[in-house]
Amino acid sequence: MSSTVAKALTLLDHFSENEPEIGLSDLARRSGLDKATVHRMLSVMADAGLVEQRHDTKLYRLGAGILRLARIREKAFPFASVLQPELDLLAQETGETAHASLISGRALATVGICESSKANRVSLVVGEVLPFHATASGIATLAFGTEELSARVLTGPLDGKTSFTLTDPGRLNALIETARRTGFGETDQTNEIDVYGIAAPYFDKTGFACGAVAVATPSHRMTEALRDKIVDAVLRTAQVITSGTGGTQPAGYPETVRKTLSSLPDGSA
Amino acid sequence: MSSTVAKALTLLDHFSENEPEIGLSDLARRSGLDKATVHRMLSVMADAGLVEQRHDTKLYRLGAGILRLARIREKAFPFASVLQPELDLLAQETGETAHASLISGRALATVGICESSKANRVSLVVGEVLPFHATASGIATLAFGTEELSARVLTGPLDGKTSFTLTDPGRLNALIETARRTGFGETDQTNEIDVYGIAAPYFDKTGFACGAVAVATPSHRMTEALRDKIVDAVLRTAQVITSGTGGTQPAGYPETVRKTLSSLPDGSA
DNA sequence: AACTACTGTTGACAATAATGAACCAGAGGG
DNA sequence: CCCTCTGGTTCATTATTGTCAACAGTAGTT
Repeated sequence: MSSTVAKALTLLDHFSENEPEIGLSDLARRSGLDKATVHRMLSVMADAGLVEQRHDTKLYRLGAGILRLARIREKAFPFASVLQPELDLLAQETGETAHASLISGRALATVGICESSKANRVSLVVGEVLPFHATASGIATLAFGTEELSARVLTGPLDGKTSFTLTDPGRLNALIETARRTGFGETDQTNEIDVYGIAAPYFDKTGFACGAVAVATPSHRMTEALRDKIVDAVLRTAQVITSGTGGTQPAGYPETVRKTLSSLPDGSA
Repeated sequence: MSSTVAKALTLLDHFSENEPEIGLSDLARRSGLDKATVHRMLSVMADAGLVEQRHDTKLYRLGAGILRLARIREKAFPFASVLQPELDLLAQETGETAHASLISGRALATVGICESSKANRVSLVVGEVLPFHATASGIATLAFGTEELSARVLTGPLDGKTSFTLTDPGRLNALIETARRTGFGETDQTNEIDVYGIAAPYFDKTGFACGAVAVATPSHRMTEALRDKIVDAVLRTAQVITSGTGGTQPAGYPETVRKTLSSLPDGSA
């Protein structure tokens, strides 16, 4: 059940902004694999350019081949580039940290960030992978993604990231249903303590969500007014991104949102 | 000698700017692997986010995980970002197409391009991999790279890309030696017909070349004067990139270059 | 200097995971 | 209706892989 390529590729996940270079033994320890195994894997990945080894410290880091592949993808399907300006705008408009992500395997990959200019802000590490079930972006994406995706997530393991994380498939599905009605995902401290997230999905050409744009604020700062402002801005940004990347909204999406939105402040139909 | 991960990763090389989406059977044919094998590999790579499958056409393409990894690398070791402005400047200054590459496994990965504004110009495909032995960038990199790198290239296969390609290790080594003296690499139509290349290496922290910046011009347009101008500009750009990316030039590099350069136009010592 | 505790690297054998031919189901085309 | 594509799946065979041990080099300590 554990293919060797899968094991090799999980090695890449141990590299992060905070830890861009890792030694062989260290990497073996974390991945739970044998030193020799990791060594062989890294060698062939270095050969392919996915990683590279500094010849002085012997440490490994992500390689130049990744940049090359990213350029190819970005040239063929521009996303990060068309996304960033909208993200900057969203952050400025709301005064809070904005970020965007895309479905990447069994999780969300953060592909764009613009941090708030406030001193007290939510700070995100570049390239972090976000679990579907514990983030507003994940909920928003699941709500409007393919049936197969949500099924896979709901049947998979639901790690408790904080004490607020929904680890029960039933309750998680209820939250997804809510998002499906309102048009956006909303979570409070389910992934990290004191972080409140509001996210709206954007769509690919087939009308399924391929990711979400979100605004993250310190939980204690969240008010009814700020929430409404963010929901509005996030939904608008998502729509811009959808059309900007050649996606199409599914039938009835904007209408549903509008209706639900207008009912939010006072609860009237 | 053929590890499964290596085979899996070579699948990624079939994606290009011109062909960003590939079907299963097609990919199996090109890679020479079995359909079932390719399918399994793509499945696990999709799971890791390296590739993704469109649910309508079933075609595969490079995934969002690549963008994520690229962001991590770029955040930790900014290269493409610091490189691009210099590249733009170089292209404008010389009036020809400029590009930059980094060592990526057994080849060079193109990580930056700025095309000439002239109608008749050298056009490059994004994300192309450049063979060391057939490009000016490769020669420049080999000349100032680690001994181990040039040894690996010289003992490896030397495919004839054009009729001008040096496929003999001895003659190739002579060309590298020349570059080691002059400080830059120079090739004429060794990789593509009617393309003349001049490249200068930039260095990492340890003083070894980690890539090269190059200017490519239509061969017939090359003159003595243009050549001198390009050599000068390329060398200067490379130095800027070296220092801009935290690299250090090896002892004696600039001096050697200066001396050789001044001897170029008229041949005096 | 010797000892320790690391590191990255290499080799050999047992065990596991990859392989590839055959097969299924569906979509077009003639 | 047949033929030929496509993506996807199954399963016995076999080769690749994981494991473990030993090796070499380095840094810190006694």
